[in-house]
Amino acid sequence: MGGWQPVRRTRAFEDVIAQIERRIADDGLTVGDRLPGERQLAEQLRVSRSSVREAMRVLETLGVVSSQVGRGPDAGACLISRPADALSDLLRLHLGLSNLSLAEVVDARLMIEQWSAAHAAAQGADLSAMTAALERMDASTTAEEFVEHDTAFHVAIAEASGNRLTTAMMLSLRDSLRRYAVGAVERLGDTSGLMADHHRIHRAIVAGDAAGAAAAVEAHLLRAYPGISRSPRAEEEGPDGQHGRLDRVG
Amino acid sequence: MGGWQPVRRTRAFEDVIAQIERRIADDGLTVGDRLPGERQLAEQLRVSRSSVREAMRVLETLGVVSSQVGRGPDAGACLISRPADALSDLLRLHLGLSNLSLAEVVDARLMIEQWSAAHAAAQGADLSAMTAALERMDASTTAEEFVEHDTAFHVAIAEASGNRLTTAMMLSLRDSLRRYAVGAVERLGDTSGLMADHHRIHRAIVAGDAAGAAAAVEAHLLRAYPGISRSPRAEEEGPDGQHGRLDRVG
DNA sequence: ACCATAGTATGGTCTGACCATATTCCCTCA
DNA sequence: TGAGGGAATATGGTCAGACCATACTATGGT
Repeated sequence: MGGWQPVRRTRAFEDVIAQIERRIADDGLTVGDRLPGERQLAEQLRVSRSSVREAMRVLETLGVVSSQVGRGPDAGACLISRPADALSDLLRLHLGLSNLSLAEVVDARLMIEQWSAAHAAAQGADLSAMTAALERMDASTTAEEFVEHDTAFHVAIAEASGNRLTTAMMLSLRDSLRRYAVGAVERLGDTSGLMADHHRIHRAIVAGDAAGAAAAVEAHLLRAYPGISRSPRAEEEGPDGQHGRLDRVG
Repeated sequence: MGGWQPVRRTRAFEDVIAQIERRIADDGLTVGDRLPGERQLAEQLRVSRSSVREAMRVLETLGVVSSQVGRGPDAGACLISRPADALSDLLRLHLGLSNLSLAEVVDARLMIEQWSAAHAAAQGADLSAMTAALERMDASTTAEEFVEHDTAFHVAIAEASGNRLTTAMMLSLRDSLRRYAVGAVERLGDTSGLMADHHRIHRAIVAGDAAGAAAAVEAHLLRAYPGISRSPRAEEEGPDGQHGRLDRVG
């Protein structure tokens, strides 16, 4: 007698999520639309308010709903779309669990940033945000301040690529690496090398030189995180394809 | 009278998460370790069990804890690390909200897959999983079956890159695109072109040809998703850097 | 017309109970 | 002595009901 299937009870809050997701798909709900109140939802779905609340916590964690207390048109649960927040939490926790190494995160950042810079160069996007961030970086006095505008510069590159998914990934990767970035800047002491990299990246993007932008990004990250692997696409630099690991992280 | 700060009460479940995260960092908790029971945790943290449960739902959503009912050494909450599951939920929901386009997801997949293939080629990883998936694809009879082994092939490429973060991204991207992949295979009817691409990718990786592997991946995705943008790194193909969009998605 | 107050709907929190599940313990019986 | 089977128990899952803080809304008095 085959055909057995694991019991796999679906929990109440999972049903709630599934039904909300189904209404998003069927009714075409989108960002800005509001969900019924927790009590009303509980009654309609025949579950307890606790289960509705657990579903809300999940959806909030995934960056698709936001809840406001009080009363009025702005109160209650509202559909949003903030994938970067969820990604940041994800990376932070898995880094803390030591199940992702800093080298893997930096490698991923290099991948995304090269791709973004190349795309931004190839399609001539709006570069005012990048330029403004460059100027603010020059005027910075502390490492924290520098890193803040440095982040803005690199995020501007990601946004210039026109892809919201890779931009969200970039945002959350930067967020996870912020503490290391500050340490790296303080360790270097002098930011002139980093700024030279930035201007080289900026020039390449302005000139529409995709390959040059990618190369500049790689040189920049290599300076900020010495010991990290190179992109194997740059095969002219040699056959050494060893997957490098950070030798200094603090 | 300045110095006011927004009230921003932190909710109870957020405190619970913060304290669990702090214990992960301080006590060096890692995958496989167990958390106290919900009742015990509630008592220790002086919050209600509901708040502890909401925190658990969040951590479960982020792929860092897993709960088992019953009694014994396997019961209770256990630390895990499954970022891919969380990423899949994230992509699925944000795609449903129409706040991410299919083109953005496919672009991101092209980025990760080119990077993975290039890395895999450059560092000569274990290729048995890729080879096995290729053989199974050849033996497939239905589109679903083909896509299943096709996924295994592409995930094997990601794993061969040696980066768990990009592998998790690849897994979740494939998961989100599964329905479209099946449709694309059925639309094409003939899978010989796709298989030729696969063998070309495989040959390039085996030969350690990073640039060739990246080019083969791009050609493959271009065939599977016609109308998607090319990588601007391939500048020898022409100055057209237009960010292409899918013209057929069903 | 304006402002203060009561009303009310919202999410946030807590308590306590009960259920289903799965292990552990221990007693009974062969 | 061993094995089988039920009771005890600890776990997460669910529910009901209450109370609080918040923030808008309606009402009434000035």
